[in-house]
Amino acid sequence: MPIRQEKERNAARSRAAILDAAEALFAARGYDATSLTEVGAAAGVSRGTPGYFFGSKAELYRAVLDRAFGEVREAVRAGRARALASSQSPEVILAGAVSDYFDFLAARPNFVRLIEREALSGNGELEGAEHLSAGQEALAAISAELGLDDAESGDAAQLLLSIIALCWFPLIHARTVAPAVGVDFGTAADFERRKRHVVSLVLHGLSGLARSTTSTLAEADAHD
Amino acid sequence: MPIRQEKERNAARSRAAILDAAEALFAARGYDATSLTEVGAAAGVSRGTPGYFFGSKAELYRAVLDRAFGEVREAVRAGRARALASSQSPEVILAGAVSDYFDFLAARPNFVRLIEREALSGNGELEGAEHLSAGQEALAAISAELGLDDAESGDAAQLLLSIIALCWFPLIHARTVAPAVGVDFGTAADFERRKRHVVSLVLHGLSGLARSTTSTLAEADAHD
DNA sequence: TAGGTCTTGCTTGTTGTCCAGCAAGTTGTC
DNA sequence: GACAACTTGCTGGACAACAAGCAAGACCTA
Repeated sequence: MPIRQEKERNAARSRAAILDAAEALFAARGYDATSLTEVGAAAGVSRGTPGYFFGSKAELYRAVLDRAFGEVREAVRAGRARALASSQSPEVILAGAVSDYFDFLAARPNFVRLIEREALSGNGELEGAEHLSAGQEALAAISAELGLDDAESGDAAQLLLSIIALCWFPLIHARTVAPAVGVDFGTAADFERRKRHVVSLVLHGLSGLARSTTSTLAEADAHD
Repeated sequence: MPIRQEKERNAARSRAAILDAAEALFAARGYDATSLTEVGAAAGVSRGTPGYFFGSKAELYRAVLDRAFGEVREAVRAGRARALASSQSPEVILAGAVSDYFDFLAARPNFVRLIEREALSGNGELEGAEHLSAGQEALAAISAELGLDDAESGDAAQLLLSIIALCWFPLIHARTVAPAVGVDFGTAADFERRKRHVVSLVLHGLSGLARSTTSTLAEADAHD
């Protein structure tokens, strides 16, 4: 009877471990600052294994990005379905969606960091049309929910962009500009307060956007 | 009279050229991805000159950061002085300040990119107390302007953080998430529209923040 | 000519990629 | 069922490319 091996051969497990390690390292340190040696070490495999499975460092990076985007698209789709099935007022639905989006991102800081790095590097790695679908779906959902026609959907796009900006920011700058302007993000309660502020801002902006709608703002404001 | 040299020796000029080139390259590609060879080439000097003037790559980077922060602090100070000297209503002043801030950043995209990279890298390079002063000054200015006491100034900090987030976002994601949600940033007019949206959002948020104030929102909304 | 400015050659270290090889299975054959 | 042939998973050495830092020297100007 053979002694229990410390690590059994398992391609799927190794691939996933490498992908996990690479995602964490790329998000934390950036592409150039992480070596395949580090990725291998973090994944519990050797220096050469990432190359064996993914061909090259660039392809590994691409694989990390693809997986992350897949998860986000999935989440957006689920959130949209939930919103459409709901019978709440647009304000309440929007407040819930923003709140959920905020929480989703807070639980996956790697995703925001990866996109941020991509955006800064400016190589059109993200501009492949496939990656845009999550955003397009979200926009369509918001426009439909708010009952905006095509002419007004530009406003919905602006609002969506603002939502994204507001939700992303604390994840990146919790230790830089947030403390510089006197906002702490030490505890979960700090994030909760920030979330309430974002939801409130968006709802007030919404009321300014569609002035004709009867305001159920007070009700929606109490969400969360 | 000597024949005009193609390039005369001039330490101050070389230093500045290296600083400019390094700022652009660090902002565009990041610290690790830019070599001193590239910096030298972009500055019109040789490979070794950046090292001669700044000692090491790390010190050059620090110098770039210091210069950029100095400029921003200067601008915030000037904007604050202008606001304090004004006799407009708080809403109008805030709208003008947000608009000016938006324009200032749009004219210096390198600054936002550098901070963003710093924030992502997570090394506490920005946490030196000196760099925080611009944010603190801005917060004090806003709190004073809106007549908030200490208990409410937390709300002012939240609002300031939102302003920063909203103004920074288009500069970084004009080619990534903006097109993904259907917002173009091809022309100056696109930026103008975005700016109006941000100002409007902030003002509506302000009205929600201080409900007791008599609303001069319509007036302020017409700003710019 | 003295000293600051700037360049070039060199050293040392790191990184990505290629590749030969080996161990653990898997399949086929008798 | 046993043995050989073959595939797959994974390792670690070799190598070329390139980086930063240093030092020696060239060049310019005062």
